[in-house]
Amino acid sequence: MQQSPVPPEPPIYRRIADGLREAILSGELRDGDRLPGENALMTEYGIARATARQALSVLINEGLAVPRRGSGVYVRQFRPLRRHGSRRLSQRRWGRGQAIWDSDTVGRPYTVDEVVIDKEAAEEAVARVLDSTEVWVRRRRYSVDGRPVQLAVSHFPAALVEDTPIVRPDTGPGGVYARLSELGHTPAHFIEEVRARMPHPHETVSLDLPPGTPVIVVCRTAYTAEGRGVEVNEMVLDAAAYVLQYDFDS
Amino acid sequence: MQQSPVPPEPPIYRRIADGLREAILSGELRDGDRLPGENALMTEYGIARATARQALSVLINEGLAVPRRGSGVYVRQFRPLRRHGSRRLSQRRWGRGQAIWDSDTVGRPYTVDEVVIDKEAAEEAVARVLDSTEVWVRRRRYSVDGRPVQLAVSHFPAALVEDTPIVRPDTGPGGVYARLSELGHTPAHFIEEVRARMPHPHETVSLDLPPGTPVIVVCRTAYTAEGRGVEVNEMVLDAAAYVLQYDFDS
DNA sequence: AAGTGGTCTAGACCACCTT
DNA sequence: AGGTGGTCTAGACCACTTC
Repeated sequence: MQQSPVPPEPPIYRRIADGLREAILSGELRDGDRLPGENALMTEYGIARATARQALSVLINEGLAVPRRGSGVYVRQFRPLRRHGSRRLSQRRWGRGQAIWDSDTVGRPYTVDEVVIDKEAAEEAVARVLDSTEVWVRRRRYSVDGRPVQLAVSHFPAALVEDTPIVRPDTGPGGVYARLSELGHTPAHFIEEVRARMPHPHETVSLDLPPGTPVIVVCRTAYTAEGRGVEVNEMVLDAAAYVLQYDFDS
Repeated sequence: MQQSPVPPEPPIYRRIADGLREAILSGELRDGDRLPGENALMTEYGIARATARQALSVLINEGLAVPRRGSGVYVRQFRPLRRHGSRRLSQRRWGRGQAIWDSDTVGRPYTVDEVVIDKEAAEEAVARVLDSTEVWVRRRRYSVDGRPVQLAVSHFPAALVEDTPIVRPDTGPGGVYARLSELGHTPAHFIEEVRARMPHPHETVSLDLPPGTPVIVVCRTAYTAEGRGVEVNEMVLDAAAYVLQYDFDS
């Protein structure tokens, strides 16, 4: 027999979290607003400290709130940058205001640091695509408004870029794609693979991610018109800092 | 004066979590393997139960482990489906094996359920793009191998689709795009906006997401050749179930 | 100095799964 | 029946922020 489903009461910490989430999503609590703290929840609901913490940890792990030591727990905002994938493809603008989601202006100035360049043995998948067991690797970090937003690791076939500006910190005007062009290997086709996951510890540190923030991982492979793979670039983005946009025709 | 940075010992629960994560990422612990449970950690490290739980909760919130009541905590696997964005654009295949990341075969059979169709007032951004304050909305859920992987909500300008198969559960062969074509509004241009975040509670339930799993949100807008917006489709994907792929030329 | 979140202990009762 | 994770209490000490 199917038992008449008696809806079990959610545990206290969950009901509290639900209430606070509702307040956040409905806009009752806004951007930098302060949530009731542990002590407030303890007295208001007559619960132990650990239970109040558990309720707040739900919202923190959902990325809706950020704890600040010695101060309180605050509502987190979402105001992303816009990253264009296949933009050049469609210079025309379709429709009126085609973007659905809010985002900050494109083309904000960014800075690059933590540049590290190495010659390494290629991972299997990279070796396959670049048709080279040895690769030069460029690692760097991008920041906008002093806030780190992206880690990037580019791989090039070693034989292709040896003794070129591509293996030096400053790649010159136009960047690595301009240099590849001068070498007779103009990137013509791109594949971007996109996934999302929770960050690894070094990413949490390097991107200064609060708990509950996923990362978007974009793996971009560049091919010449002849179909030769010339770059594999893996980017790790703060998911709270980005909206990706891809434009294409049917 | 800058104090010589004495690296503070991480708390116990963090060191334990780090060790387990290392074992998982290095492959020492594999797909469905069982992690040491709360009792095991308590005796091994001589800690209280809450501390052992805290260590495990780190991995669970990172999406690396899944708890099973009455059984144990297990390593979680990542074996995604591949979703193609601008595939048709480039029928040609560049290079040898162009995919970097592992993924299951494309074109796996899927099922659709929880279909709900409604006429609603459009949200502001949707109304702007579709140039209509009233919209017909198709909600549904996609599953692969009986596992829910995607929620989708499509919006159409009300006047455009009134009394057509688009507002009925079965849209017929070719789906809504074929029907739009027959109405003289063939989708020709697409914009996809992609972001990632932690799931809302109803998404957690509907997609049966374990803790620590982000969702990928894809908002796809379809335009006719004349630049008229004819569909806004917001998809919420289990991030552990998908890799998105976009192909394009420079 | 007072308040806040961060870590940790030592218990308790419960629901669930495995054996 | 015994082990597992899920929830909760009632304390404790600490580091940090704000006043």
